[in-house]
Amino acid sequence: MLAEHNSPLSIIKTNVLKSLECSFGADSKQVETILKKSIFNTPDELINGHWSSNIAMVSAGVLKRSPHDVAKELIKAFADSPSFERIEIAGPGFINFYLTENSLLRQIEHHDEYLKEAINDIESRTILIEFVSANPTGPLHVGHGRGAAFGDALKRLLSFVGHDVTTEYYVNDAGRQMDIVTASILLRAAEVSDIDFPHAGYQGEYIKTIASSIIIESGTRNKIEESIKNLPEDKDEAIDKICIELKKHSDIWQQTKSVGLEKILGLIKSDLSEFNVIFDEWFFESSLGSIDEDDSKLRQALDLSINEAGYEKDGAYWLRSTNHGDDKDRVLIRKDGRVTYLASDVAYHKEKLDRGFDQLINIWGADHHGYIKRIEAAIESVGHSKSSLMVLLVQFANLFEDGQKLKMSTRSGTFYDLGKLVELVGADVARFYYLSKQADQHLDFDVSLAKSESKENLYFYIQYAHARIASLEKKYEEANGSLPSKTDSGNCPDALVAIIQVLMNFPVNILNSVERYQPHLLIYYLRDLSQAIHQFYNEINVMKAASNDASNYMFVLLKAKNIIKQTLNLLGIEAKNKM
RNA sequence: GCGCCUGUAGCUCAGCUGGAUAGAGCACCUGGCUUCGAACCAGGUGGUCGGGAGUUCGAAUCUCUCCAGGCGCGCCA
Repeated sequence: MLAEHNSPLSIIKTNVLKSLECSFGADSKQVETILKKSIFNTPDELINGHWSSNIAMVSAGVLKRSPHDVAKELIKAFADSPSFERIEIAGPGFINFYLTENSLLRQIEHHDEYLKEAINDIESRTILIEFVSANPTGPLHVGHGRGAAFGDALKRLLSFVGHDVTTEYYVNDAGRQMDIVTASILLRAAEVSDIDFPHAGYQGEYIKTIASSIIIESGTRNKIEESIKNLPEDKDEAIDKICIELKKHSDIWQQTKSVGLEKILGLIKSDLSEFNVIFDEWFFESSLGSIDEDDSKLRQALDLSINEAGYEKDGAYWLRSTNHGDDKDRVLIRKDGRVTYLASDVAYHKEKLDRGFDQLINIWGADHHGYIKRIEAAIESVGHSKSSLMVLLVQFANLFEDGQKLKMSTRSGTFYDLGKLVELVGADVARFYYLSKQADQHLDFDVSLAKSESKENLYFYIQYAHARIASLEKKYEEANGSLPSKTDSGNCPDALVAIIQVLMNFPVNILNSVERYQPHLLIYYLRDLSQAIHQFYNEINVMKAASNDASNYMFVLLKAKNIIKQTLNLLGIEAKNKM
């Protein structure tokens, strides 16, 4: 009997397929149906085998045979295979494969190709992920952190499986908010008193800092002060009136606006950089141009959109978004001639798709979910398919400290900035907890837990597993001169098998995490892997084992260490060699 | 009222494209360090998977309904 060199999983799949065709005469369509529904996995309990499949139960339905009959026939194909210690039929028709110790170890040598095989089936696409995109009105707050961590992790995951991914930040530099920021800076530059400073203006200290770089002549200062006299009661109307007045001094207005934008984007970029998030592209809303310019992207997109799916009513121009399930139609151009936020988005999404991406992913706060229908309508109205857009929602994160929910209002300033959180717990820990729960569900972020070095801190549990192996690796190399590069025959105790089982689950977990856009699954994978490592470590002393065993143990542990590192990197987190 | 999300152990949560006895951590009880890192491990207590009905060989997972909570429903962004 010849030794087998392929990985056990590929042997299993090959034999089962051959048997389905030869013994049951399954045609290619039937085989395809069966394969689509059947699963080959590593069971949670070793008692159910090292590999297990439901394929007999799935085939039973397709072939009109009983699951047990199918299973019995299928396992005949393995009679000559030396890789298996035994194969059993269990429960309602599971086939459980038990590997020999040698083939168990051999799997780890095949680990990389197993992963490659899994990834190979994915069709590569060009993807644009747009996220954060916070208004450039101040530093990022903790709410933005979750979107940033999520978007960046998705980029890494999608790239890892072979997609061509670009990340982009959409800068709303053309709207009312930017005007208010500009006005706020100008008023601070003119040293308007706190009492007179408008309530709807931006209050933060950073506004004063930026204002200090703006030089204003005394004549201009008087004019600025004029702008805050005789204002309407309503604070929103008041700020709008101030903006209108200030815009009359177009030189200083434009200068202030451009300095303000540059400085605030600087703050945002620095927050992101501290958080290890780097965007490929920064897209400025202003680059879409104005509705008044015939050849602007905004104008062209709106002309097309309104022509295809719009109409005029009450002096305004509307998009017929109800055709795509929206509650009501939406205004694109107001009756006063100004465009709405949606209008910019029509042009922006057209622009993104015109750049040729196969898929757009937008990451939005969950409070924007009502916006999805109209943006889909918008995309269809400019000649693209709404299926090219995928909107992923991120729920708000509540911050807790010592069991108390932290208020996150701008005014209170107690705990608000992302930068402050990163400073407090570190970028890696912050990212870890942001990603620890499904993005579209509420997250309670416990700052004291993240800071603590206690055993309830999952972050440390995982890092500790990595650091322990790193430390062992050093000792092993010192004692033996080199690290093992392959496996040898030897013992394969249960504690080691447990690690191997989790490692063999890696490709499935990666694919699952990518297909569902859920990086958090990887955190729980890492927990399971770390647990197996800690258990092994407590049970078996590698340095005292017989040399062939020690070499095998080290080989498996190094693979585990590598997988932890690789997986943490996919989440944007660095693995530690020392705690 | 309509739409989206959520309800799993005392607490924080995994698991949800149907699969074997529902899993972790914390808390509580018991045990394990003179040698590879005890930020660790082993064992124990603890669950009608919000309630009910349906689909089928099989449901925490799919469907319906009810209950409870969160969010969203602007010519704001």
